[in-house]
Amino acid sequence: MAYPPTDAERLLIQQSKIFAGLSAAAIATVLDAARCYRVGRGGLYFNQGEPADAFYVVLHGRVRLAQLSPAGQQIVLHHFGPGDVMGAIVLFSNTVYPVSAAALTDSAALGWQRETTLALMEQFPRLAINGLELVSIRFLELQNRYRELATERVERRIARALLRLSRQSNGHAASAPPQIHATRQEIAELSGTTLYTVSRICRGWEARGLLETGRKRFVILDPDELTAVAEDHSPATKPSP
Amino acid sequence: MAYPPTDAERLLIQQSKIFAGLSAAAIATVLDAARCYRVGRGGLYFNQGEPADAFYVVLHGRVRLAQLSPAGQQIVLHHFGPGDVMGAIVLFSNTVYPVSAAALTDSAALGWQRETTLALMEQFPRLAINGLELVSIRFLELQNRYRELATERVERRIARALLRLSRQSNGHAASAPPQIHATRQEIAELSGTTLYTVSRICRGWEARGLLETGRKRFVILDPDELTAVAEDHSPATKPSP
DNA sequence: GAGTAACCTTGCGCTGGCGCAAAGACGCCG
DNA sequence: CGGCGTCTTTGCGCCAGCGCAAGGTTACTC
Repeated sequence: MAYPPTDAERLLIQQSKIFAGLSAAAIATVLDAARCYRVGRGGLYFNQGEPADAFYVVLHGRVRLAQLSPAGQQIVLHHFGPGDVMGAIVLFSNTVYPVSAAALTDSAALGWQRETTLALMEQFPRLAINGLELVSIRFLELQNRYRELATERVERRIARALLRLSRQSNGHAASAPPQIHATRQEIAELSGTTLYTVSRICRGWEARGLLETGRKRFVILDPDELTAVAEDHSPATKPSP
Repeated sequence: MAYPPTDAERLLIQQSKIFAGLSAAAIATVLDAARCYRVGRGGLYFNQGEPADAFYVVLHGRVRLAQLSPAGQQIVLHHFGPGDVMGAIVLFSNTVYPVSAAALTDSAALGWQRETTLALMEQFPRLAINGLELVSIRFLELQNRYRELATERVERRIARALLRLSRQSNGHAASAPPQIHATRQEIAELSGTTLYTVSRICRGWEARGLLETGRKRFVILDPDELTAVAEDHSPATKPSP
């Protein structure tokens, strides 16, 4: 499954934020140390509990980062797309992956081994600084989700999860209608609730014309109104339909 | 409030993890670029919403990192003690502090400005790598708390909050009885619940002899039993296969 | 030592959201 | 086309935890 990246793949990845500010020569050196991994839909880059020995930059496809609680409940922590760095955090702090990274679609990623990474960062400090920046951004995202979970009602969390997903799914390409391909269960895991509640609430929104739902499908018809649900901090709730 | 660190302060801080693996000369250079800040009980190192321009390493005292939700609810994200790095995350990702750092006791910390920090990291890559490690550890902690909040019942979360605090308060010095100095409200903010629930549950534990409580005071009498409450994953909702 | 402010406890009613169960709806495959 | 597996909807019961309100305690100040 692992082999040196092709020239096309090297080209594709050079704009990743992790390489910002590095010279072309430096990037070439770093890329030379990488191997390319292809993982089909449903496959794993790494599994919770395995020793953490590498980090990856996604080339294409979507990858879901999830954690299994001791009691067996799954929570989804993040979705990765092209250019995103995954597995970097654990590389510097732990010996075992605390999460699993599963491909949602056929996908490919470049990977670096831990020792290689450390040596490269000593050689190109900029790489470490960029890494710090990326980890920090992820940290703040998580912090916000933590706050949401602690203080916001379910309805709002689901709205945010949908908006986040729609932003991710069509890679910043506007004009396309924001389609989301996910089950109720997946939305529930993303927003910290249950599939029943997701179903009920989305049904309500559908009745109000905010959303169109189907099997494994969500289409946001009125992004503004949904954003209002997600952001508005007034206590009013309307369970009339 | 800001002045160059004294020699005693410089000595005190050299063991901080952020300096691991750096030569004495390198540490001296880094320390030369720092300023020392003293903040009395209740004072702020930085306030949510202010532009983020510096990061700190705590010399002594305790500092609470908290966030105010748009609706005005406060959640406590972290407690810092001597040697801990604070404010580093936002320095690399944002322009505004998303949290406030308030001194719980009289305290002091060394601080570095953003530009200075970046330059030092370019000069001493090890500094960036250490930073990455520290941020990563914080990240995993937060991830765990997120999972707890999403999947665990209140009782368990309170137990964990108390255990965490007791571990922090007596800096790894054993033998001392694990005393915690905090209000019900603070415990509630740490575990994502309300002061009423904290009061009721701790009362229950007191009756069972696990805990001794008082005004702004918690003493863990039976750490093992409390850990059992925090860890035991058998009953309640999901029967594992 | 009396006043006061902050902190803690507890009764009570209420509801958001969970989760089972059962019945649809959709899509796929032979 | 019919059967099957997966996904979705919805009725219903239920309870953990919230939050007010009222009263009790502790510690600090003058």
